[in-house]
Amino acid sequence: MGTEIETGEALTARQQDVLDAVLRLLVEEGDALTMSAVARRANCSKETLYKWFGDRDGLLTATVQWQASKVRAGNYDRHKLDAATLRESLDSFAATWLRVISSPTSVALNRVAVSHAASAKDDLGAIVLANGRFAIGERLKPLLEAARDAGLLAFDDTETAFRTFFGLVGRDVQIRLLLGDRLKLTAADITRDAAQATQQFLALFGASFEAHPSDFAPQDEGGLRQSPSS
Amino acid sequence: MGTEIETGEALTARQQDVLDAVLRLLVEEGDALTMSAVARRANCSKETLYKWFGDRDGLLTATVQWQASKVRAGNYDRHKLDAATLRESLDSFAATWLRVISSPTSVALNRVAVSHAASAKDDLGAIVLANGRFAIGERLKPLLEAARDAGLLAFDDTETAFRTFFGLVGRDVQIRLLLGDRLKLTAADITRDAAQATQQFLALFGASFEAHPSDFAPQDEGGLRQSPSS
DNA sequence: TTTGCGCCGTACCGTACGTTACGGTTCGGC
DNA sequence: GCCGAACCGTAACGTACGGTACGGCGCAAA
Repeated sequence: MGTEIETGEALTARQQDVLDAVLRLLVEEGDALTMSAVARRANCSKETLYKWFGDRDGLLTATVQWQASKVRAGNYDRHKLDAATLRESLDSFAATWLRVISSPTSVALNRVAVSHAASAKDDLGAIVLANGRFAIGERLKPLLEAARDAGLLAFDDTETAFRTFFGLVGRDVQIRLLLGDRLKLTAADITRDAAQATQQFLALFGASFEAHPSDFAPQDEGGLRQSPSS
Repeated sequence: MGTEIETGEALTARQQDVLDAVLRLLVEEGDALTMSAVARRANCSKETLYKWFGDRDGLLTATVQWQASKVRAGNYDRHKLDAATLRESLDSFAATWLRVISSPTSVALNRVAVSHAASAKDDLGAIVLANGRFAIGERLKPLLEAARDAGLLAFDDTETAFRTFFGLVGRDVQIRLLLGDRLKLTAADITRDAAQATQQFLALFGASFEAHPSDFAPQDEGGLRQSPSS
């Protein structure tokens, strides 16, 4: 208690340096991270760590939030929405997301959060979820709904549509990386996979829509709209 | 070294009881599991644990393998393959997989494996991957290829087609559960989601194919076949 | 009945690490 | 130059846990 960093309180540059050191250590050593190692790497004393962040959990929580605050990407809800910009936005979204989840930093942080989710002493898992899966959901949904309003997409439940997109983009990438599979996504892989996921999503939810006319056949009346949850 | 349980060596009933106790403790307490707690729960001595399993990692490895050996489900590569049986098989596959990944046991084991994947001292992650993601891939691929040979599906790369199916089925379920999200899949949810994933997969990869004629419009020449890589 | 083996329960050891305490140093304000 | 605050580096403490040693007990074989 008495942690100085609670919710978005400004971090000094020095504190940010410390958290960056934690991130680097986390990538290198995983959850085996010790307070001594942090102090050594960050050239600070353990006393300072405890004064600033309370305890080990506080340090990890601050680190997760610090990284989350760096990841915020732009929003995609523009007004002039046609088939091309929709595809482009989805594609960009997918590529950004793939880059995030395949980054060593994301893998390390997700591993720590998963580890801590077992014994629910802190809410690292909730923080990671809120800034990852749910954050992109909230940022993508306006785009999906705008596209539906514009007659470009057809679906009943936005959440369900988003989850499908999420699955098409992520597939097995995140679980494989978390479990230590040597899977390296090159920039070309990400570009290709993002385009493919977008393509597939449009094939499933696109409504009378031709973007690259030769790429896929339009699907009349997008018959895949599912009922929300009966 | 000297671990008695290496690769599928027969476990005595007593040893299986011990591993089941480990599983239960893992579900309850996560990776915070101690050897003393295992001994207490299993009514055995720590000395016995070390004699049988070598060390803590050996115990966890044996537990993961023991659970994996219990999960083996039937194969789905039948010969008489028509649209209805294909859909049925995919649907069954999807439902089985959803049941597995949403089970507390799977969540607990995956958490442990993810934790250990950070510091690669053992290969729990590899074992879980081999018995999870890759095992179902190898079991599903024959079905997919048989369906392609029968003209029911159209795709170039089996692996890519499978990964799409994997994504459509799992979506965000596994990562949310691993991160501690309170997400409960009822039997009805699983049935519905599996059917939806199958439906979507067939819409993407089905070739001139009508299963439920009113459910979705056939897609001529399945234009979504992607090139393997570049 | 005796012998020996395997296992239980428990006490014990060594270590690693979270946490605290403290002396020494830098630095801004006066 | 002096003071106090903040901070560094390190030593020290307490604890939790992996791993080991040992006494006792049940049991199968002789």
